[in-house]
Amino acid sequence: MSEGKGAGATEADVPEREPEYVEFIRRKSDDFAGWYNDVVRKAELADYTPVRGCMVIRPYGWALWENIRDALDRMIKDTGHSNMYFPLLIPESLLLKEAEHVEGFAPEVAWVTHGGSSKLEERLAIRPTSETIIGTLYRKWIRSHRDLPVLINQWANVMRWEMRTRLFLRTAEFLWQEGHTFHATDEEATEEADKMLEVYRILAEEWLAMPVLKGRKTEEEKFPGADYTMSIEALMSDGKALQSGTSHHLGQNFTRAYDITFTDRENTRQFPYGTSWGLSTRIIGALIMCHGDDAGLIMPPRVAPIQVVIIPIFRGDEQKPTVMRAVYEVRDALKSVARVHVDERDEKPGYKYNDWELRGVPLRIELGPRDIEAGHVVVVDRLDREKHQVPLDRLADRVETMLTEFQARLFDRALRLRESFLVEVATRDELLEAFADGRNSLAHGPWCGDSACELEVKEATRGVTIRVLSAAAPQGDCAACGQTARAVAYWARAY
RNA sequence: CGGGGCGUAGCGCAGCACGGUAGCGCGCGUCGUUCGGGACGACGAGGUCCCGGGUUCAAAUCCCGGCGCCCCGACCA
Repeated sequence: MSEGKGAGATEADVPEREPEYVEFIRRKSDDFAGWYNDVVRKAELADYTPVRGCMVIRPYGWALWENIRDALDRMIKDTGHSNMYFPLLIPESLLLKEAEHVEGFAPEVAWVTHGGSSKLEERLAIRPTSETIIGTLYRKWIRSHRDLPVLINQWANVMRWEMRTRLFLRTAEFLWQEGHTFHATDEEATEEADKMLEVYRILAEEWLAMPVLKGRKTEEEKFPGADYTMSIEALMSDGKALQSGTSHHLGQNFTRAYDITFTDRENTRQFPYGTSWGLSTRIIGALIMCHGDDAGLIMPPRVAPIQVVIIPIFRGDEQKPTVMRAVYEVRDALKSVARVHVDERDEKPGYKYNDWELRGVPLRIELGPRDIEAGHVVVVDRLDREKHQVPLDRLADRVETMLTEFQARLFDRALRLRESFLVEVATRDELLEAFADGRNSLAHGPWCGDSACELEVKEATRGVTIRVLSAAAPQGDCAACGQTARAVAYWARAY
């Protein structure tokens, strides 16, 4: 390539090896938030709309969401849950029954106050989550221990009137699934909450190639109305954590509040134990910030809308028919092993290379007269941009293998990145040092379990919180305050 | 809700201190040459200068009042 456009490099510091891509988006290292925005919009995943805090998910972004959704939906069904659908609007009186829940969600509820031109007698909340309406309905349907467990899930949109919104990460309206279950015993509910958190881990790690920390949240960070909350937390490539899925053990809090009871085998009335768990379109934000680089997105093959893009290369109209014939043959040969797309746009190849890199397509196939002559194609890897000449007769096998390996390499890369942020801390100095001068780290160390201590750290570090408690057994004293440790915590700044 | 910034062509911006023909880059359209890492030339289309009021012969520019968006905090999947 000739001069890097927009690279801003001066003669003095021209690197030995110029990047093989051209920059059309802000650099990740210069401006992470700007980079994120550019990627989302220029890769055409989503865009802003005239509606405050609400985004439009464009076809490429939607295809990604569908792949994620389908993978998760399969797992939810395979673990015995059924999908169903509840109303979008929740009467205020229903919402008010669980005190802690109301207090937690009240500030961000949007209300419907009018029907047509007449004012409603009771205003209706646009669901911020559905525990309340589901509780109300299951009160009618749960009678006996024979009705339990109830294992249901809903795919829906919800609305939370957030102060500050960001594409995918925090929008006023977002899409998610919310699972809701009722069980005869505490142990069963515990098992359910654990099981679904594990499903989220599998989705994140095995489908999205995104390593996550799994664990309990602190009292400060738990879901309003839950006995306790667990989450998976992914570390973004700027070192900040992102809560990417949550699973709550609701105890009997909601069943008591909504007066849901069943008669057990001994003919005594009991309150069932509940769980709820959710994963939203936010996970797409996680995927972008976890894997993306200066050239744009990097899609994990298992959920990539397009896994292989074919770029036909020809000079003039006389070469076109031959090349296109070869291109279609390659496409057809790959159909059974990959989601393939042929880029037939009337643009130069270089334009297309950059465009598909921005969109994060794992493998690109370049196919021109020289390749047809030689009986191979050029396969280019999005992660390292290595070009491989692959003979046509081995292409399908090779592509299949490369996609599998790509998925694994992407995970390893993300894991190494996370490890580079990991700091073991035993003392307050070490903890504060890990976040000194706005630095991002993933600090791991003993903690006393005291909310006041967590809040004090948050204050002292301008925003560092405990993301999850790890399963490790605590030893020694709290790294933050020096009291006896009762847990082991991961601290980080979070989105 | 507190602090900061910004609203001018689809996008990014200049113009505004000092009022007087609305500009630049990218993108877009047509044609030609190009085509293996974002090509080039020629011609062209595209504007309630966020909205409302005021001052003035004259407002993108000055004054008053709104609205919207972005960023940083607090809150949150």
